[in-house]
Amino acid sequence: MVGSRLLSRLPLLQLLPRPSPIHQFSLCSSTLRAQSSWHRSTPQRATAQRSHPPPFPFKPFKIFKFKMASDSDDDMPLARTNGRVSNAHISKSVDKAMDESNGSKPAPAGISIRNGPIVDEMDVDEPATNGHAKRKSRGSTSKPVNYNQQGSESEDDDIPLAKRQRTTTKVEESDSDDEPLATKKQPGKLPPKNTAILGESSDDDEPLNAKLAKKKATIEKKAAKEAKTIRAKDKKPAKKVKDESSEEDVKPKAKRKANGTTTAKKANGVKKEESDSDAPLAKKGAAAKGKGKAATNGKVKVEASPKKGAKKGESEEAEEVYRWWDAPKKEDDSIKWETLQHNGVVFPPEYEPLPKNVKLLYAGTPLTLSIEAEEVAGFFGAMLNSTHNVENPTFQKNFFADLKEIVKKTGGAKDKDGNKVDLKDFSKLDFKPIFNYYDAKNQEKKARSSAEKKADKAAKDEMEAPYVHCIWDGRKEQVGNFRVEPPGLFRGRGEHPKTGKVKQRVLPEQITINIGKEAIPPAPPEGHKWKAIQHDNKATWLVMWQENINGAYKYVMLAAKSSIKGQSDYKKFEKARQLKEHIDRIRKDYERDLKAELMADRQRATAVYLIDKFALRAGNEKDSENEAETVGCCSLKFEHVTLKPPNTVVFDFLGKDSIRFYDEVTVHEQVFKNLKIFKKAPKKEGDDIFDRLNTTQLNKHLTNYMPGLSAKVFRTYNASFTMSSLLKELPKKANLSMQEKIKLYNDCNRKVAILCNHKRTIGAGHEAQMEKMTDRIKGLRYQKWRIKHMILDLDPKQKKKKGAEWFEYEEGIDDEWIVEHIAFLVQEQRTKIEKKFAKENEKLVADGQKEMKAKELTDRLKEADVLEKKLKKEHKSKKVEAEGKGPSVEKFEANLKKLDERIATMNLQAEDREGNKEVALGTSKINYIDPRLTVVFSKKFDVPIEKFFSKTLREKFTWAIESIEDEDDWEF
DNA sequence: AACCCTACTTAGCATTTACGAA
DNA sequence: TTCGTAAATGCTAAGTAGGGTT
Repeated sequence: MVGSRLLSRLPLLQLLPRPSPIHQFSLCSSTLRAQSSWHRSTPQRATAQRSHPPPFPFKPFKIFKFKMASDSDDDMPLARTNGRVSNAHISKSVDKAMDESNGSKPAPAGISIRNGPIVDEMDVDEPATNGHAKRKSRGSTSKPVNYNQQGSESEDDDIPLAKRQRTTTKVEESDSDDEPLATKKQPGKLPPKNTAILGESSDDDEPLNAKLAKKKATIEKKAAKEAKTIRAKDKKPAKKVKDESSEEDVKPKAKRKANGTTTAKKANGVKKEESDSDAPLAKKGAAAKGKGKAATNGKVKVEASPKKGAKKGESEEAEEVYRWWDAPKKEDDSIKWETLQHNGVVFPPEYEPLPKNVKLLYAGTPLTLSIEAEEVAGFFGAMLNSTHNVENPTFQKNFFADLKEIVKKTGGAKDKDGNKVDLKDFSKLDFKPIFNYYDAKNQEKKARSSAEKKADKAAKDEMEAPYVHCIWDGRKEQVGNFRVEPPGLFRGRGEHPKTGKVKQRVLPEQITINIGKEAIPPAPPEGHKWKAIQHDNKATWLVMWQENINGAYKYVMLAAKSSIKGQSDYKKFEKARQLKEHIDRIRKDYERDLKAELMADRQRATAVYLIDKFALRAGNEKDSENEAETVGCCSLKFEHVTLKPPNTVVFDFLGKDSIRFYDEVTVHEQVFKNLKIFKKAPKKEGDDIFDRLNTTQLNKHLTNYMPGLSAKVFRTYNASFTMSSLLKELPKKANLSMQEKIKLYNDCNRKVAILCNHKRTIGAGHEAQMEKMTDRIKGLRYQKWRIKHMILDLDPKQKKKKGAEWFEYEEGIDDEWIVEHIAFLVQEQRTKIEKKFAKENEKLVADGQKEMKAKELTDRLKEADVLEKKLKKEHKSKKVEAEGKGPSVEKFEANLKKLDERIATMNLQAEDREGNKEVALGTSKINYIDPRLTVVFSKKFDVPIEKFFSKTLREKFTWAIESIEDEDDWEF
């Protein structure tokens, strides 16, 4: 039993044979990412010839579209019309049946045991597959679909099938047969099972679960209580929401929208409108005089504030900040500005052709390409060290297709004699010369003297100065991303079907400018014109264009520290706080609706439960043909959820950015039962779990409780509320060191990050660094041992007093290690002496004196020999002679104390590092944790805010830092 | 409801800069 | 000072969400 449990915890890959040489995969599970295989493969650089891409994936199979009149069950609407669906109603008998099949008593609900125990119970609903095994189908984008299978599906007349287009992309990995299972299975980052992330001991499963459950329950109860108090205080009785039908009395958004004059048409019409955009231009020029600030040449005059002269603290003093948090609230916040002027965007530099001797090779032949084709080749060549892109077959396929196209369109590829070269085989291309060229260029750039670098930077800053700021309602505000994205290769994440395609250079003709009517619009580059100029003051963007890969919109907006972003940040957190007033009612309702007879209601309730408890994202529909297949709550599929009786649920799917979400949780019994129903046959892999729910419906339901409430608010709410609770719980111990306080805060932060599944790749050197740290700690323990024995040397009676045990080795060190350590110390000493010697000699020479003789060095090195002898002797005899002048037991005890302190801080650091290795704290700090919580903590614990917020973060959160100034009792 | 369009937030990784140990 | 690492910042992809249209 114990054995099998242990076994089940072992990462699968360790049990599998080594991969074939062609695909050597890193076996470090933690570094494996969503994208399978090709990246992180071999340590050698992938030259084009070497990294034979397997034959390209097949064209995706299109799944036939089926049109069905309506749900076979009844006429209830379906949220999702693809795949197999559930019945619209849940009959008593089905409900009952699910009850009966439910085995033993359930564990406490609503908790994650992501790192805890793994119940070795088989799945209820599936053949014995574990998360990894299932990953296979998932990992290769989707289940292996074939026409036969489809055919059999279509025969199943009772099941309504796709009304909406549903396509499945199948990326076959040609050599998949050779590939060991493990390499493909690994979809993303997975926290190691045995790391106690929550800082609690994980060696003892039951109590941990119980503890966590209790904690969570307490937090929730607290939330409910708070909600009640707030409502009582406010005395504005929150509206009762029973179901969708009552929604008429609450019309939050629509109303607000209605009273603003609509410029929506204008915004929508960007495309159609292009033609008339030039005419108004002239008029505007005349109108621009209104605001005196516009300079003649259309540039906004902004003192570039190079802070050369006023280097001191008051350099910023001229820029008085707009303290919007002190200003009265705006009545209509759909109007974002009254006047707006800016200078548009900075375009990336034009392409610089390669020198004549640097060429792309095809089967060894240098190719002459058009400048356009050469540029595209250069995109690839420049990123050769990004193996994770460059070795990805999809990336190669997409890139090669685009390269061939541009080559063909621009006159073909020629050899040195002008003969046409047909590019047939990607693997025959060699980008090495191009790579080397760019690499050398980079080195050169890096090698510039610091003065040179400074000068270059200054020149660049000056060039960009006009774009850094805009004038928003007469105030100077910083612009965020004023640089147009340069052309390159699209780096889609995960198994993005379009990754590697050429991202084209953006032309002014594609760019729309949004600017005040009163302002002079920036002039397009010589010989060009803008796509359009508009004056939509309900939009916050200054410049917009559409990218060619996905047709995605790219916006130039203000920086995070700007008032407008600050305000919306503030609003976001206020909205999350507002949720506190409604959360108990929402929870009560969904608990009730978990048993709803209507499938749609039951699914919705279940989804809200998951979103609330496990911080899942909403899970909008995605276009499976053109995007990586990732999911959120509403888009969870059959294979992403595994059920283990009595009430354990395993989530395993790729979420945003193709980051793996893996969590093993216990849920409310009814939730477990519901999931079972939602997965009931004939549903199978590939089918939606929530087939009668989508995010629109979900959010519409949530809005009933509170205007503006949507699924994502729960993430903010739960993150901030959790942080708040955790910080409150912190021990009120007095004399904590600064380090310890910071650690406490970071621990809370980390829990929130784990809740939100914020991950990062483990740094390459992590393992080595951890080792170094533990070694240093051991070194300190060794020193402790020595000092203790010095005490013994001075006063042998101490042996009785302290007890013999006190004089033994501390944890982690033993004879063997000490021998090593002594060697290390001696070597260290030697190096030190040598270095010092060399340095002194250098100085002597510089002063015109002659060097010391080598003999001097040998003499000095004897010191190290002496040390070695001494330490070895100590180690052998277990006796240490007291060191230092005027040695005393007291002094040594003081030393020990100091060592203990150092050990403690180092331990903290090491723990911190280990805990952080694959959790990214930043994202939650930037986006989810109400900054005011941090400010309050900083004040309460008397730790400067700088310890928590970097400069940019302090600027972004100025509103929080300033507005909490005199409110120590602020609560989320 | 399905679908498309738009605009905004959230996210991880890449690159740059700051910083601390040698 | 120099070097190497870690933190900070920059970049842009990938989400959410809501409105409009059909």
